[in-house]
Amino acid sequence: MGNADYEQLLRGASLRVTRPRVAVLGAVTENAHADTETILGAVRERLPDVSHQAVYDSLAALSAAGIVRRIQPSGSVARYETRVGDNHHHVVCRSCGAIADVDCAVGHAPCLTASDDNGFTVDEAEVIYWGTCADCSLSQG
Amino acid sequence: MGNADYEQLLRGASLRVTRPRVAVLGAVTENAHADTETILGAVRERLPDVSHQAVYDSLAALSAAGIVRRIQPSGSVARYETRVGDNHHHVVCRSCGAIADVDCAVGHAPCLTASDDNGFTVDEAEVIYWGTCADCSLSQG
DNA sequence: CGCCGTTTCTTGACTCATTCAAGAATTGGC
DNA sequence: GCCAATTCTTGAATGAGTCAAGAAACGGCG
Repeated sequence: MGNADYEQLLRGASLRVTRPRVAVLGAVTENAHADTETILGAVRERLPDVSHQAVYDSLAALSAAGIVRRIQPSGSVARYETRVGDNHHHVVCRSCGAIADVDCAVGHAPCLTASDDNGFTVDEAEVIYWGTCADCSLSQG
Repeated sequence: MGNADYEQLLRGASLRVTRPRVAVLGAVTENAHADTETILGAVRERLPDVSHQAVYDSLAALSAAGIVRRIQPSGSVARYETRVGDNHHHVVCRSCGAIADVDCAVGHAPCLTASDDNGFTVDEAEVIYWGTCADCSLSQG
């Protein structure tokens, strides 16, 4: 994806096209599941003088617009990805915190259908699988 | 549940029985989904001079032993509950952060079966439903 | 093309849940 | 009861994230 595509995405969401936002979108695209600090570093390769606040603001704006997804497993800082709207889930390593994507094996899982529960109106189901990644499995025997 | 039951639980998990731990276990049992500050308050009704550190330590020990479960939806502080091992899930209100339990409608959902993915060995699936609680639905129209 | 109101960015201070550390007190096996 | 190991108290530190005020950039409009 080039910057033109990112600009398109922003305009399509009625967001102003600013250099920090384009850079953040690029950084998140190229660093799936990266935390804010990593994204900040990647953004500064494109735009050396952005403030961390601009990155936080951009991530919040992009999240609110549904262009990026914010994920935050227990015990982890916030992480972001651009793969949205395809109902995929995540596996998280208990040992090192690594995250990988998992496509939902079943097209639509019965358990995940939006419904009313306890008076709540549910609009999204988020699934996190907890386990151990290959590297940690090996190093721990 | 009385303190004797809590002590039993602790001994059963090979944990030392200390007054802070018994009080924390009682506080978590009576305050499902409470955050640490609420738990600290509830613990101090039983044991006025506990340090916050003792509560953190106890919660960590109880979590590690599987007696309490720590949950932490994005944007929320850590919360705890004693209902463990029955594969229930949570609905979280996007507006006010309220949490309620949801029993898995389907006995065992196909999508949630532990398996190997991306080299990960999965041992648990955690589901969080996001939506709006009844109160917030009303007050927001 | 240049102006203007609005949104966004910069700078810098601040919050607060959680963690760390050192020494004192408890626990439970003997 | 006594002792070693664990846990608790006290108090300071960490660090992701937020807040606030003023400067700059965006983009619609004439």
